[in-house]
Amino acid sequence: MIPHLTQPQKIFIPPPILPGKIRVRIAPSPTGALHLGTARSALFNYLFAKKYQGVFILRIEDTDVERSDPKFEKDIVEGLQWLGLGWDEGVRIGGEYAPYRQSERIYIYTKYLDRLLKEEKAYWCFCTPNELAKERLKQKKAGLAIRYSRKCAVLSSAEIKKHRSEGKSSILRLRIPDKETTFYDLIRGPITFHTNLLGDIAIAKNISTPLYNFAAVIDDYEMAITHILRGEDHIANTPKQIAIAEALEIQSPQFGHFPLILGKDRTKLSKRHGAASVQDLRNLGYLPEAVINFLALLGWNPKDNREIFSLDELIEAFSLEGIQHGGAIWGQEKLDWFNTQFMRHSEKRWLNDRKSLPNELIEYMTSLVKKAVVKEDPTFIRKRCSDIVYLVLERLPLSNLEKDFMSEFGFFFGLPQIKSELLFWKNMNVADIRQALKDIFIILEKIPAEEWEIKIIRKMIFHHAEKTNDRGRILWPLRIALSGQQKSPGPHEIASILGKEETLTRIKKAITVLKENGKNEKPMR
RNA sequence: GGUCCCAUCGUCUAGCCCGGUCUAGGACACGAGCUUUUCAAGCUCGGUACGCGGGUUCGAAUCCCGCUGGGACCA
Repeated sequence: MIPHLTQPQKIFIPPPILPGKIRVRIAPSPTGALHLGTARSALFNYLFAKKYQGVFILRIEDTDVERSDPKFEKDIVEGLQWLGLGWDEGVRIGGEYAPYRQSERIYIYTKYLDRLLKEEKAYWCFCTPNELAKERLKQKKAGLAIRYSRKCAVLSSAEIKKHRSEGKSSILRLRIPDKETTFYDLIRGPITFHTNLLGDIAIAKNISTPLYNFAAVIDDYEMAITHILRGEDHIANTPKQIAIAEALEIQSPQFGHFPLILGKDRTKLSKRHGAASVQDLRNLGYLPEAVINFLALLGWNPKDNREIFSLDELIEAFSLEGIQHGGAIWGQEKLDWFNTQFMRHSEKRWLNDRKSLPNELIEYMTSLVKKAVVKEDPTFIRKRCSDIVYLVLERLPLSNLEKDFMSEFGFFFGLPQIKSELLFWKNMNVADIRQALKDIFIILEKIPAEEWEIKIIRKMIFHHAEKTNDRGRILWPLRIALSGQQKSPGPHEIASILGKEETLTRIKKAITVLKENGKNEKPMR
């Protein structure tokens, strides 16, 4: 074996993660609603922080005055709160390293810029955008990397003085030494690049206006960030940030880049793909738990076959190794599935304590109605009617309910008009129906009011109905008696919501109607 | 154009580091059937994937090389 031909070490062993020492952040720009990519970024950072008892920070990068808007900051803040991803330090709550809004930190950057200038690691560049553009074009044609020519790097102090006195516009550039550097990506392993491809990057517009990469490095340093976990669209920024840190002689945090969320066309998910913000999903009626669960499994997996996770379970199971390398397409079907899973949970939770219907559930139901109306698809509501059953009617703002909803579920609100002929099941006659209703009346009457809950009602009804060969003989007349409609939630579901008294009243009423109309042998269906 | 990243069912993914147990597993979606009090749900069954080409090897989804494809960034 020839020693110097040994393969380079391929396996990268990441430095140990020290519990309690971790500080991570997300740093969104308030230039739009909370994007799903940002939300997932927040999730992963949150999980990582919680897993290792670290600190999760929310910093707002609002230096782009033109496009930043406080209303978007509000949206980001509210979106994260809605998702349940609370931050330990940051905007709105402050912390040891405040302020957390970049626009309020401007005074901090100047001293670093000054230092770089004094140490001659940075220099003023007076090239006009026009000159730069020409330069770029030339490089492009020649098939070269696009980078600055370093024309101004050699300017004498006299020349600089002259340019400045003439009021020539300028920017600040960093001298980047030529070398090969490797950084160890926590998710992908070693990534190597050549700094000479970067050119002397621009770091500030002037002594008090840093550019993105510079401000980010300073902020992360000042805030003692230990790990930067972000989307892979930032991989290309990493060498620049490392170069800046090296010039400043400060230590870079560890980096990890996870894949992007893609649209159907496999490009970065954006507004033109439809719902791309957390707010959109919220408006569409998704539960935050479902969104979290879906986001988590998009690009990460627990290495086993589990699918349903609570936030706490996610923290428990999370690890950087489970993060995918390739981008993942945003497919809403699975989100829908998660949503129904969590709907059930909510229902169950609620069933145990009827008084505490989760607000999200009400929101969900209301939005469902709205959505159905928008889609002009009344059957949409019907499809979800067993979910809707669980509404606590008095808590629903009636004024918000759409007409379609009322026609489908109006019977909850008042005694339904019962058409006698609807009561008939197959070839049953008046006497049969009457008997069936009387029987079920007696059964239900026996349930004590305090035990009037869906599980018990269901059990009683079905137990009785099973005695006949055809459950429909009992269930069908009961359905009609309670709802007056052929298409409705299950009788036990309706009964549980109506309450004992109302349920019995309706059965009695149906018997009356049956008498009056007395039509015989009217088969249905 | 340059640089970097990525590549298993339609989609999200397991497996790859430590080659055989992979006729490639799970989930969503889809199809069929069952059950059924409508819708929904449930249950059962089913189809569909290792991008291509070389190599290494008795043996490759798994290791190596090349190609192709996709993406991100740079303006």
